[in-house]
Amino acid sequence: MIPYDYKNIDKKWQDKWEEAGVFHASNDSDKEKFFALVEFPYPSGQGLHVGHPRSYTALDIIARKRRMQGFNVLYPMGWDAFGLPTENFAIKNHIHPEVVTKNNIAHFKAQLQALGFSFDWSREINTTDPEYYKWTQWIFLQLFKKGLAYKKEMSVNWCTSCKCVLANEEVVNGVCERCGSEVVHKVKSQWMLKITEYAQRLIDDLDEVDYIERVKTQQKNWIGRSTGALVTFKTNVNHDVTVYTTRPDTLFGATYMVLSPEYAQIEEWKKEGLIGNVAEVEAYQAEAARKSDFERTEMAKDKTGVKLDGVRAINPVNGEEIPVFISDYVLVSYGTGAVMGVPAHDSRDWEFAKKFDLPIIEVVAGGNVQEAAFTDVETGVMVNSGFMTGMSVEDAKEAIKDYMTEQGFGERKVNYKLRDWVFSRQRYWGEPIPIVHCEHCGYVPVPESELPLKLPMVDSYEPTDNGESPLATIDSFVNTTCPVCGAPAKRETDTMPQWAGSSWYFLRYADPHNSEALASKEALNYWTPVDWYNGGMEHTTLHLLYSRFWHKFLYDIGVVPTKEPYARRTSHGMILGENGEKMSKSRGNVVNPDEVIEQYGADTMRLYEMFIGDFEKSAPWSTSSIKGCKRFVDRVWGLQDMVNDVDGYSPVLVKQIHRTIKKVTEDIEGMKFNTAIAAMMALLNDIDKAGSLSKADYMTLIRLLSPFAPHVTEELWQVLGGEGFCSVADWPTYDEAMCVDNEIEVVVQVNGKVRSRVVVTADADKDTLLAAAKADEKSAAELDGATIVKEIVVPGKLVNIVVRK
RNA sequence: GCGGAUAUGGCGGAAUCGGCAGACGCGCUAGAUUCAGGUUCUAGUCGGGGCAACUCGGUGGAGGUUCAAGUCCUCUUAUCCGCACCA
Repeated sequence: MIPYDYKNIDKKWQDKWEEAGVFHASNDSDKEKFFALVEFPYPSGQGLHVGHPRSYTALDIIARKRRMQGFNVLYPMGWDAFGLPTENFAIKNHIHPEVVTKNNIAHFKAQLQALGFSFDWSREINTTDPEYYKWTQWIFLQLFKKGLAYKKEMSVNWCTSCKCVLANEEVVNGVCERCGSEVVHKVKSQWMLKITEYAQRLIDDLDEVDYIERVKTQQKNWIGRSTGALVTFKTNVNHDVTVYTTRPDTLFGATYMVLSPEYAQIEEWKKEGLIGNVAEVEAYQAEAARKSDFERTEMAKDKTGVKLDGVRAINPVNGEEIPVFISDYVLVSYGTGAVMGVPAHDSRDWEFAKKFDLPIIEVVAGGNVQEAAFTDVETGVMVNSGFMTGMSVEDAKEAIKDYMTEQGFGERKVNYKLRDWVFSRQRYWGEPIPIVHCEHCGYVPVPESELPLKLPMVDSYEPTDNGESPLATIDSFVNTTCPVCGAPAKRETDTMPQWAGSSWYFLRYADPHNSEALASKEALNYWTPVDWYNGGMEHTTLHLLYSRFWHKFLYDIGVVPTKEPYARRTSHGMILGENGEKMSKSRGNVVNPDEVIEQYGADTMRLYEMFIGDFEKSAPWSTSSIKGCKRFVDRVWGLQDMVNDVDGYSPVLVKQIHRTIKKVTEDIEGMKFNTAIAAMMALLNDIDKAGSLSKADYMTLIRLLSPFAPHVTEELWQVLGGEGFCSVADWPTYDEAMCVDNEIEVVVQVNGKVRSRVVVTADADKDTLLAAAKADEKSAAELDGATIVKEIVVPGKLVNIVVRK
């Protein structure tokens, strides 16, 4: 036996697979298709993180197993390469982002290839490739044409020192991450996408897909459907204020009203001189504007606010005049930007009322509202509520909605927390938004024939100091003519967010080189939906929701054949540093995958990534634990010296082999990779005990192990004279009858405590079991002189005899 | 504050349905192999008691349901993740 030389073996088979195109998917095959997908990486300058291979290895194992089971498998990879870090690196080092991206991709690709993933590299995609983003732009134009893209004044984070727009991520504790200066809100006209139009469908269609439950829950909570009512309050100043509430039943308990500091009518009131304390109000508004969203939503903080002197609202059910406040806990972006304050039955309102000494009127009995807000809607009974008094909360909700509709001061309303998607970025390294602004024709789409609208290659892509995109300084890009009227016009200079390219990338894999369409109808019909998509929980509410939204839109306009993009979604846990904390450069606990591969080889790295723990949970890296996986690979290699000349499976191992096939086959489907590996280790221990194994035993173990450790098994397959590539050899099958024992050990309990064990035939019935249990010496001793109260017999498991002594 | 999770030996974890807690691996201990270190092999390894057979206790904490609870229910504590105070 020659020694196990993983360095040569890894490289040898990676080359051979590529040469033979073993993992190339066919768009024209009689086999059943299987589309496995992992989130394509952002090729950062740091290179691959040991977290990346966890997801990639997991789906590689599934993809490889499916190939061995005879499926036509598509397992693709690409690069989500637009984005901030590359741009910032480029600016700092004076290297063009395109060059940075190219280098980073080359590094990433080499690292991925060193792990032997069965990606179909002939379908590699890159979101920054004009041939790719042509179609990202095309989708945007379709959204625009259907009225789903629109412009809106939105606030952006503005660093007062860098004089540029910051991403939320760049704002740390209210100051600029880079320079530490104050960050303020600045209003800018931005492109928005109407994802809210799809809110209900994004909830409803979750019933049709197989996502792990916490992903569904998180998406539903993020979309946040609530049913309530719009209630209009007249005011003493002749402008009605409409509030949204989910508790219209508590209307009689409304003792004040709160507007968001940005509430538009306030400006009118100020102009009209209706507000007595303008200076105080403006100071508060300015303070609120300075606060980052993070600060404003800091929950532990004290309630703050300012009363609008001179403005009072009139409660429509009882005609009471109530004071009107502004406070930053009310957000202009949710509901109507105005709420009614019911301190007795909402804890935030209660705190606010205590602080400003406002009356607390109980309208639902069941608590002590002077001590705390009573918010239980299940048991409460209405009091002090006119015609609703005596009703349950549930009935009152309906009664008041009917009443307000009848009286014309309110209506039923379904609301969503979900907000429209801000689609503009004042940045260089993104897809240009293909819109021209013409003074005569307004916003006009760039003709589809002119796509891709390429990002101009320039030397300077630094942020401008007026908050415009760097593209705004490039006259040759900005100045154009209107596609409709031909008059001089200006191009949109904002670019798209990184999320754009990743919202449809999986479709491109079906037909990556198509220049006529984002992918051909045939290819999409064949490959979509994605059968299995694995990714991180951190993408649950942004990427996953955005791509579902785009997919539904593409379905609506007849581009894709399915309502949902992904049939199944699973999620992996994070790999933490050895100290149990998140891996990061600043913590100094980053593990470099290159070093692991260098020291142990790709197969050991892959095995360890899967053996590290429960796939769905986070797990700390352990350098010493990797050794266990290396030993396992070494021992499998060493079996070469133990091969006997038995024909077929060895009689002493045959049951164990069938059981292991079953276990590994099932565990891979359940993503229980750690226990699948444990089962193979246990089989190896049995083989060691047996002292020798047959070639058939060996070749079955190798095929089971192949998806996990493809290189060493491919080499062993060749050594043992297997036909073709092990990577596409037939997946072993098992015989259920061979997985069960003829005789089993059954536990005998007395009063729930294990007292003995008896060996019986596997199919022994209850009476036989009970008789055997009672006949057993040890249990008989326990039963001696006691009264049997109850006898429980679970065939195949145990006998429990309950006695009284 | 809201939402979502998690808690099992020294460590990572295992335990279809409520049915033998601790599979598998790391580490550790002892022994063998080796010039030595590493490697490899053998045995042991949840805690208390016992030479042992065995026995008592044990899955963050407190209750409960059950013949039987890591698993179900109620309360509670700690930790992690997300967040847009969602009215």
